[in-house]
Amino acid sequence: MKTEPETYSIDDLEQEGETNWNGVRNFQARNFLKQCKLKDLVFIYHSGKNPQIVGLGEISKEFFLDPDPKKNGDWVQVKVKFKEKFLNPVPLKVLKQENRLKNLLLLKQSRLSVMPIKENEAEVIFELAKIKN
DNA sequence: GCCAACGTTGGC
DNA sequence: GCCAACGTTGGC
Repeated sequence: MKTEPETYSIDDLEQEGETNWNGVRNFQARNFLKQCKLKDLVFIYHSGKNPQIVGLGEISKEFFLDPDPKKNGDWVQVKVKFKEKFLNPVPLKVLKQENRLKNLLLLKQSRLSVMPIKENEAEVIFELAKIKN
C-alpha cells in the first residue's frame, strides 16, 4: 500500500497504532482493498521524493463502506495496524535492480496505490530489508 | 519542472 | 463508442 509521507507516513501509523486506510478512488485499487483479509500483512510504501518500502502493517479490519458523503459509489476502506518499521527501508531503485522483482505490480503499474504481492516476491523484500546498502 | 502513464470527461 | 483534451500520480 502506498502513501505520501507528507500526508500520512509510517511514523504517523506507528504513533496512532491503527488507521482507516481511506481515500482510495480507483477501481482497481478498490478491488484489491476488498481482497484484503484479516491479519494479512501489508508493505507500506512511501511515494514522493524518497520512494521506498518503509515497513509493515497488518489488516485489522476487512473492507467496509467509505462513508464519504460526496461520493456515493461503493468506495471502501480497511483498517491497518502498525506492525514494524524496517531498519533498512528498501528504495524503489533497489527494487528495480532486483531481477526477482521485475514482475512487481508496483514497477509495472506505478500509479496503482493498493496492489497484491506474491509470496516469493515478499520474501525477496524481507531479505532486502535486512541487508545494508 | 518535466514527462510518462493512466484515468476521466465531454463532444460528436 | 471513439477520441481529444484535460487532470492526477509519481518518478526523476
